[in-house]
Amino acid sequence: MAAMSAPDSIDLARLRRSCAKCSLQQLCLPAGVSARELEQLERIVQRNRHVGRGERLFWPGAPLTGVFVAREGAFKTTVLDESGEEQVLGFHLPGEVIGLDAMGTGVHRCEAVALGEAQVCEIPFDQLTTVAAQLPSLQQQLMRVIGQGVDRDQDHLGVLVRRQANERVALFLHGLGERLRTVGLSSSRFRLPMSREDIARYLGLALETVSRGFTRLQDDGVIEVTGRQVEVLDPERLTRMAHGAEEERNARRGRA
Amino acid sequence: MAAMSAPDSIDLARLRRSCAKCSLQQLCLPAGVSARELEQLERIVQRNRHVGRGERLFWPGAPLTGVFVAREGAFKTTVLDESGEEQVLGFHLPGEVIGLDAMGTGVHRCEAVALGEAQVCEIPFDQLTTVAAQLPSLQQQLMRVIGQGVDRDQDHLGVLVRRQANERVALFLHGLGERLRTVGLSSSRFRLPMSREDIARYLGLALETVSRGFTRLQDDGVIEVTGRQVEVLDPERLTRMAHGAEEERNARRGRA
DNA sequence: CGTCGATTTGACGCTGGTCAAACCTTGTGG
DNA sequence: CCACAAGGTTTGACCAGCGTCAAATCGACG
Repeated sequence: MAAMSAPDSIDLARLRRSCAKCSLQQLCLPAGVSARELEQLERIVQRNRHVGRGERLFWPGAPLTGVFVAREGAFKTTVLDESGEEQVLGFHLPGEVIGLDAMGTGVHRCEAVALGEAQVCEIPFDQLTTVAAQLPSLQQQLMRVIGQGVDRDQDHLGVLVRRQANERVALFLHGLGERLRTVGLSSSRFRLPMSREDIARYLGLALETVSRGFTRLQDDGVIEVTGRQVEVLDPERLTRMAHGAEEERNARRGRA
Repeated sequence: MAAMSAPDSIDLARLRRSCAKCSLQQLCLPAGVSARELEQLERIVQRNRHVGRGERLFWPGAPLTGVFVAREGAFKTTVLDESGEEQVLGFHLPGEVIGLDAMGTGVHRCEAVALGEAQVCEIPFDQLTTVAAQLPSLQQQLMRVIGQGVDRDQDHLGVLVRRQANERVALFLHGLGERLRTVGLSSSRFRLPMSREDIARYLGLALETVSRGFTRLQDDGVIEVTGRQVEVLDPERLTRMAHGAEEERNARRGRA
């Protein structure tokens, strides 16, 4: 597919583990960037750094050094509100960019924590902008990635404004499944990387309410849950519930 | 209505009404951009287009043609959820950029509506990126503006996760005041550009709950409301309530 | 001055937050 | 390999905050 070009000296071993060979390539920053340009990008990427469970990539007040891409494992980004409660802003799966929250001020306002053992690639931000300024397609891709982040935030908003707790839970599971699929994992059988508490803090609900939501979905035969292991039995119904077709679950009262 | 662009010759009269002379300059895209570079930016800006009450700048599905900056008046951006309910994503005051939601896909996902008579400047997006690629400081400023938009979305999230309805209302009023101040208006005496319903759909509450929140704040002597006219009597108390110091309002129950 | 929409106020019931306790899962050490 | 401990998760009971329906009042604009 991509023609190989051999400009200067290329370390073959390194290339093998490179962005060009990365299974996430089409989801990650390099998507749509030509092979020639990709090489420039590769020079500044620090690949596959290991991150232990609970380890932080950055924290509030830390200066923006670089953007991270989850390579393996999952992350959450959180802020502490003034009463000291943790609020979960988002979850980040492989291929998703983390750290752009500092673009506005140059300083991070949230913290990013690994939910389990994970690996990330890091791209120094100043170098990224420098390189991007010279490579239109990378520039454009950078914009796209930023835009996707905004889209995700807005989806999150959409979930929070939706009042019914069970709808939020259904929407969360559905959305997670969709995202897992794009990473090449099963969307119908997976292990949640985050705790009920994390989910609750993401959905703006009490932990117990999330748990009850899961139980309810199970009782209705839509999913099967054992702790963090989830199996989606009726994907269609889950989709419908996530998209607001509530009357299907039980015709309790009509809605406009 | 749309002025013909004459890129080569520079009209002095036009310059007078230019970004360089604009009172919003320091809040808008040109902030931090040098005079020389500003001139380049000016060539592509279409300034001071009038927008009538209820008129839309763009709508879901419309291709990204340009970014808008509110010059005068206020806007709201909204999406329709699958049950046809309007959800308010944000309000936009003078100096704030509108339309970057389409960066991810090139297509707008929300619509932007003028809340009253308004004026906007428009910058064709492709030309903006072209020019920005050549002007590092503009490039950086663009990033900053985008980042600020993300920050605002996250603040919005912060409001929605906060469960107490009255806290949301207080936070909303406080935040609006702060933003009005940065535009050079009074933060203690203003007229709301949006309806209670818009506020409700922004805060994820019922319209009546918002109204009751206002009434409650008034009964407590924090503000004075008459329709859309608001006067903040006790800014400190409002700030404290917005920041979660709820026990001050009435010591009903202790909170952790 | 009248009409229409926006806002306020009231009454009522359900959803979901809170407190509490039981249960299950995972990891550790014997 | 099993026992124990420590979180994580589920379930139950209770009730208050807020959504819903309804009606009155207010304010803006013709």
